[in-house]
Amino acid sequence: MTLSEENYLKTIYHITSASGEEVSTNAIAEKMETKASSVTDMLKKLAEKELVVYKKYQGVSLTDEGNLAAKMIVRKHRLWEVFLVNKLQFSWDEVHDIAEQLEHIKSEKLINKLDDFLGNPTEDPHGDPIPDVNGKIIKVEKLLLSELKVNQTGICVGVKDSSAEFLKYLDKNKMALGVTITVNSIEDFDLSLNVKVDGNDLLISNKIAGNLFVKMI
Amino acid sequence: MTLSEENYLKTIYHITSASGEEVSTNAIAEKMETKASSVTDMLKKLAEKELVVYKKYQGVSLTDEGNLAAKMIVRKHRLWEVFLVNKLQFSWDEVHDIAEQLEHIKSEKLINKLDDFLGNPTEDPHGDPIPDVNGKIIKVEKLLLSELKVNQTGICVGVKDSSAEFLKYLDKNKMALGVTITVNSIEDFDLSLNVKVDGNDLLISNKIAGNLFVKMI
DNA sequence: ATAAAAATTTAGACAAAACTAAAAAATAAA
DNA sequence: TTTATTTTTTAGTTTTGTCTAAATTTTTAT
Repeated sequence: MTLSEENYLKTIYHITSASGEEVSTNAIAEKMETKASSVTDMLKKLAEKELVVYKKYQGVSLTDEGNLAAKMIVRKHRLWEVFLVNKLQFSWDEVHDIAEQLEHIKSEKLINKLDDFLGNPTEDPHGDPIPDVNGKIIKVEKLLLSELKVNQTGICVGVKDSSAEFLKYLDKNKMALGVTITVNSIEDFDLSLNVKVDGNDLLISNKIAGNLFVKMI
Repeated sequence: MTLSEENYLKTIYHITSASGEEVSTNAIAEKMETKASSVTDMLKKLAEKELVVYKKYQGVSLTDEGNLAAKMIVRKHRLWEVFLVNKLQFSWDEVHDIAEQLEHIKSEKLINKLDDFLGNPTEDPHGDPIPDVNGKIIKVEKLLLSELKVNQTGICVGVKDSSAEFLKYLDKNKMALGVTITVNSIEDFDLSLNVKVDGNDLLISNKIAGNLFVKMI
């Protein structure tokens, strides 16, 4: 499988696992910052290899084989992110681009040894689940901080947006995976939240709250 | 720099650092298992980028910039090999192909953090020197086991041929970096050697001895 | 229901990196 | 020194993945 094919599969996987439906050509083109015509070409190629089900003008979805292949790429990406953060002391906002390269290294043995070396983690530094060697994913019950009601408390278990900008904002405000967040109040006007993060009061926008996953306690 | 460009630079580096002279088109083609015409194309491209000095029909050599670039690739290759062997418990005959992929990952920060994580090693698992962040290489005084005379003793510090076959042969015969080797006798007929390896007698061919580096003590 | 707009595909072109076959230059041999 | 051989380069293709522009299909709006 070529680098380009892997990137397409991964993109289709990420879009479908969010929505569940068929993915449109344009959705793929937008996410990959490429042209729709290029996407069409690649979809034909992937369909030929039976990695996706593709019908002209109807969108695309992954076959079982394509789904597993995509999961293996995601597995590699997330394991390498754990390596970068836990072993090489990168911060969580620096690892995405490097993992984007490392995820294409081809060696079953390497990734399984890396998995063991890291202690078989089930989540990456952003709280996203790491598929195991068979593609199995442990789903953690979680909801968005913006879904909490006043006086409810949760533990931060992940981020929806894992862009460097958002992650740096969180660092700056002492938010990280594992912190305890309580909703003190919600402003009617803009739905901004007054929260307590590990004991300290903080005012955050609804947009911020909509990108933080918490587990209720 | 593309993957292909990096591979050409590395090959030119390896050939020149052995011989010192200009490298011929054919020599590159042979080492890379490609056609001479492909090499010519690439040499023009590398010359255009001032990474090599290339004159038609006259062979090629690296510019200072090309030499440094090549060393950085070698640095990455060897550091990743150390990682694979020391941290992931790969054996020394398994790491070459994986390092061949990892050496192309682009991130200064990654490789320098990896260097620190590994304790700034100066040699890879085969005894080859690892260029530092500036490209500086620590040369170790070493000679081939086949150059030793009867009754001389050395410590094994490297291999010339690092193919999996040779390395497995060494494993099988309990030879590894660090073992002490004494030449008991040399057979006139075929120049095979009767040696003592960490106390045990062993008969090895001249070809084997010609691929083992030792440091005299 | 038909026209307008948006999405998608097709057709044709391009760049990178490889190849084959033929031409040209350099080297070796007679 | 001329011929033969080897090495190297050139010219022309191929494949992969991309692009633009035009054509087609689907969706939306009137």
